[in-house]
Amino acid sequence: MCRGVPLDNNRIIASALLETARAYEFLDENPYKVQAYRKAAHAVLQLDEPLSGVLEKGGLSGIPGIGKTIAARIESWVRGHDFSDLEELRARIPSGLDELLKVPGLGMKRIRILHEQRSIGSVEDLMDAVKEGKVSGLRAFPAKFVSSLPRALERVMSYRGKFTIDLALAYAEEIRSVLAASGIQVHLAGQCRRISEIVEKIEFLVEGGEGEMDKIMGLLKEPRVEIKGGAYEMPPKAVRPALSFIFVSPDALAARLLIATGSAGHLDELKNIAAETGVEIDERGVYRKGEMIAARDEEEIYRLLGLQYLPPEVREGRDVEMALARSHTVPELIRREDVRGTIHNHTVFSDGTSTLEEMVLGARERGYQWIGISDHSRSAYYAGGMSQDDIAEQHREIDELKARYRDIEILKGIESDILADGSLDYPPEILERFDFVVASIHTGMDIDRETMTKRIVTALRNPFTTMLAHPTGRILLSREPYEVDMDAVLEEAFRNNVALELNANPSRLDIDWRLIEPFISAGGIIVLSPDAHTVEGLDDMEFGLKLARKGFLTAGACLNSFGAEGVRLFAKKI
DNA sequence: GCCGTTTTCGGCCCGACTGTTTTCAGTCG
Repeated sequence: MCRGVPLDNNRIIASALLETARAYEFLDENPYKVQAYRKAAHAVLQLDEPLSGVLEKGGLSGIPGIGKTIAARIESWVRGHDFSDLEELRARIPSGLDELLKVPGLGMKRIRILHEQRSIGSVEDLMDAVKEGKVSGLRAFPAKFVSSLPRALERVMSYRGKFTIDLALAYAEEIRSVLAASGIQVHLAGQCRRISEIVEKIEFLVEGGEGEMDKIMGLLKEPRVEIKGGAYEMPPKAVRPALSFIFVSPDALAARLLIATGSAGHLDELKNIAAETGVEIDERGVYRKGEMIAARDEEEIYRLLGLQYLPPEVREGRDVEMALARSHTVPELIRREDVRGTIHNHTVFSDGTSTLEEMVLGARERGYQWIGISDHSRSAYYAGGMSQDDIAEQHREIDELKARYRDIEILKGIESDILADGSLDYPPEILERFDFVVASIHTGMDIDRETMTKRIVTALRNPFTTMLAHPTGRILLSREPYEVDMDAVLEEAFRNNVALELNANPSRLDIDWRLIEPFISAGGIIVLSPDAHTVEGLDDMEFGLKLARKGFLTAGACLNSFGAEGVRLFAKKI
């Protein structure tokens, strides 16, 4: 697992701890031991320095959640590069365990039954067994569930080789820095540069000759390379997408970058426009009447075509981007400095792990003028939802903090579950105590489109609803969005002055960026939320911003650019 | 396996939902 490209150390160790937890769970070990490994993984991910550094400074004993046993294991992984204990565990579990766990409805117990009674150890095994009728009749496998399996299995297989943008970008940055340290300059292109929420390939342009490829393979310790369409490609692995390297001369860099970044649709459009203007763009450079034009950068190429510059993240080939570029009306997209505050954050009052004060200080450190606190409501038992007493206590604590920290505003909020009938799970006399109300669905997602649409529309019409969080419930590469008429949701949100969330958690990125531009064009307001459960979680805002830009979000249509008082007024529908 | 301590053991989140369970098992969040 640690061979190949050196991924960020802590990420590798956390993933090894999680793998250990899964293996112990499969092997039916003490569930609290399993939980301990999960907690330790979580603790490692929260560190703000590499484990090697922590070890240097005297060890892991101070980290809550890491005791003697796990500390010793981590030390042998980090210092000794010795993963033999994990490899022994791996040999005792089915090879396809991780993928099987991604199948909705398949938990560890069912997987164990499949393994013990039918020798099923992978998604392929299970597919074959279902087709041959070998799963029907097994204990804990009701007919309806079995009949849903083929589709679910196909979906899981379709996730192979795909990664969310956060992991892809982290990996790309690792590679870039490893290569840069040896004097090899690379430029990120393709899906990563375009900020696709799902990445199948990390593409680099490399300045220099193809002779560098041996050096790159040596540095990345990756022997397998195939040549496809002029690019050197390394196939995907469990921890990263496929990699691609294209070698390019300085003259052709701008044209190559343009070609390697835009979607096929965007490039087709550019070529059509180029043909109209007598310009030719290909891998060698930019030409007019056969004469090469030395385009310094992409801006110059767009200018040559009579277009306004389009930043990489919007080059998707949609009608809207080309119309804006042709008419030179591309708006100023939202930037980090436009974000004055962050809404929808959790604390230890529900399922967050940072205290109220830590979250407030975290927001202040990040330069925010205000922070909204919205812990889970009472029906969210699974997340330690707040009772009425909890709410009163939290409000007292917020008032104390407000008195102590004058340079940041704290907004009192709640993440209130949308119940089956579309009502929020507190009555008006409680909801009115908050500065804002986040409405969201956490249960009962498997209902038909019409019922779900009605349920959400009812919540949007509730006068206390300020924003709808994670509007489609999707978890990228894991859970499909629920069935819902998004046109109706957009329409109703706009009519009731409810902001739609772009959840900035890189596994959600929900609402889909494709819906942002039509929504704000109609006058709707988007809100970017990290949905932070820890102080570090606040940093997910970065991914919200990236995807918001992709959806043509402007500061004016984004609640985060409002001042605290503006947010209060928005919530009061004034 | 970790933690806390009334300190070396006992507790660690748990209710809703689904299916076919006639009293519960498994999954989910």
